[in-house]
Amino acid sequence: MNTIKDVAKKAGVSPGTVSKALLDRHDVSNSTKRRVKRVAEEMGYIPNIIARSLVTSKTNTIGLVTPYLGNPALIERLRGVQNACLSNKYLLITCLNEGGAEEELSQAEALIARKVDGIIITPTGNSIKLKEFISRIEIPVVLMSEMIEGTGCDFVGEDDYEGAKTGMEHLISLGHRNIAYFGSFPEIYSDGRLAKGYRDTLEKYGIPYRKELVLWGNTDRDILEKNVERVMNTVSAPTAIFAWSDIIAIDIMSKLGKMNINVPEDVSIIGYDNIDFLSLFHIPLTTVAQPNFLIGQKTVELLLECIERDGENEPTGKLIFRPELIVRKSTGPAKK
Amino acid sequence: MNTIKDVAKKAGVSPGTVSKALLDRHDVSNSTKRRVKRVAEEMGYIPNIIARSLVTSKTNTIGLVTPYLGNPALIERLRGVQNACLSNKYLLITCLNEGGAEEELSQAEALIARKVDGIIITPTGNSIKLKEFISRIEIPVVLMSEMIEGTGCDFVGEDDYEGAKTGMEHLISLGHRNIAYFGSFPEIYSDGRLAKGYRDTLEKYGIPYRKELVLWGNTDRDILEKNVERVMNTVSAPTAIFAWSDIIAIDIMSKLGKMNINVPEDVSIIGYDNIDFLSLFHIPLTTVAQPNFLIGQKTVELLLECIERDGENEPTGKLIFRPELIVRKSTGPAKK
DNA sequence: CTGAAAGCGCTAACAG
DNA sequence: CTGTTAGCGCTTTCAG
Repeated sequence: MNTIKDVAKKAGVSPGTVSKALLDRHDVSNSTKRRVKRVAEEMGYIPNIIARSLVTSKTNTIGLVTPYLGNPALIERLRGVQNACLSNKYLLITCLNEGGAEEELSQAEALIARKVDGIIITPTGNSIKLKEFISRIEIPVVLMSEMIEGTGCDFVGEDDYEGAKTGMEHLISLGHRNIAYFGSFPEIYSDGRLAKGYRDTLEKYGIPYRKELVLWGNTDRDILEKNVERVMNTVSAPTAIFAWSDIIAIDIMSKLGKMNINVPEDVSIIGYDNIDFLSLFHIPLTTVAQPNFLIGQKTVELLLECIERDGENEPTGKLIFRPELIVRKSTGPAKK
Repeated sequence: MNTIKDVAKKAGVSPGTVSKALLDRHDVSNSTKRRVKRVAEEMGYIPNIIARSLVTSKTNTIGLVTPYLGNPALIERLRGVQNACLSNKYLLITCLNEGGAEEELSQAEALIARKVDGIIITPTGNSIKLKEFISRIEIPVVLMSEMIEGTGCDFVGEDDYEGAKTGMEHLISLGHRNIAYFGSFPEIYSDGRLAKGYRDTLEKYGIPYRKELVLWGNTDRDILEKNVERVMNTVSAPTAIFAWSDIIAIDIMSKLGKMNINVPEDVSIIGYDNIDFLSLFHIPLTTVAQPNFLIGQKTVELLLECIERDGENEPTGKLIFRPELIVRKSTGPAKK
């Protein structure tokens, strides 16, 4: 592999000059700049950024710790992140994980060891250890879409509490009173917020909260199917279901289909995420949309701001987007 | 940020000893090892891998250059890659791109500048510049799923020609003779191979190839809709459609639905990828499946082998998986 | 404008 | 077993 020395030798100048020439410093004559650049190009020289960053203590790299992308909404977010990195000339190191504090912690640590300039984390786990670790990280950190309270980190995401309210009010306005909630895990921040919004909205409209209508673990299809069976066989079965994600919503619809229960005639379903091609389903899904791409972009922008001002003053920033209801065909008036 | 010197001072030993202790070298007494590790832990010391790799010329990092994940099949592959990296203690740097040789080249370059130990590329572009660049890369490179001929790189992927044949023979066995092909871009390797398989299989069964039945650009929904309209209005309209991806297939189905054309009674449709939840569609999609997760894993394993043997002997490896036909409800006998 | 020298944080080789 | 030294490839003073 060519180093700066090799280029220097071929160009007949010192390594220091090569460095300056390649970085377009103004204290190098144009003629040497041109010569050095030509030689470097010819040799296929690629500067060793690792070595550079050891002296500049800047890697122009940011890290992302995010759960696996089973959910297309996460991909849109990732796209937004990648897009903003690209236009700001930062390299992105994406660490996918299966969720959980332990893996998240070890990935964040690996990133710090590689001296990324900043980190974006979408935490799905919430151990004390992770929380303390995040609080202590010396480089800028922004949490995206999922939150851990009390870390003092910046945050960019959507208002899930509001999202739940929007969706619930849609159902209630259609006359539904028996509404079930299908979540993943209550420990996941957004899921907790959604569930809270679900409950509070019921209360607001004087509808009693029935805990047997709140079901968890629905990212596993087997569990989901059992949950559907169970809930549809309770004394007063729900006439509407609110799902934590479009994927769960679609799974529920499929299961109801097998049970010969019609959507939306018998049961209304509302999802969360607005996954593009679910609008192509035979019963297009009513859902609550977030500006995922934008969230990804804005997260990076906020992070880069923090990096640029280098921890000088640190006014914690929060950027919270408002979800939007998208009514399609999977919700309708409550069955009498 | 703590350095090895700080730890050394606190532990009352030399930096060299700290390094050895933390790396668990056997020429350090157990007592100092314990002490050093305790002190490091207390200080929250995280070794600077950047600095380490400068001397070891090993980063324990591999890079991935892959197009955006609009297609869930790519995500499965990415999961496989990430999974294998994790179990081999390598960090993965994922570079997503919008496709095209230029971006791919610049991302590969960024990775090399960061001294990754090896690179996985799924090239969708194919400029001479990219090809030459890839050929010259001095670190191990494995191409995944998409190929550029003549680079001498290792390859792990699926046999798309065979995949096309399998799908086509299914349609032909159902009596179809007018079969259309809906692709993305012929420059994309897999798409070209699929189209070739489509054509050759027609020939094999003595069915004339009609170029007006081959349509491109279908990753754009508008173009796709126009293509569907056009092809369904030709003199002898197709009774079956082979799509380059499940996403395209589902878009076609949706469009046909709007045109009041029934699947599979009027037109059979077969996709490619086996995206999990399309099996939940009201007309479950017949498709051709690839072992995506496995492809991701195997790609990493092959790459790590190359890295381990450090370019000693380089028998080019190719690992090609056989696609599998999955018959569901979107294909049926040809309409008379 | 150019070159020489120091040093980023770490490991490896070699003394002791 | 431990410490000292050199050096990975680069940038950045600081002389010239």
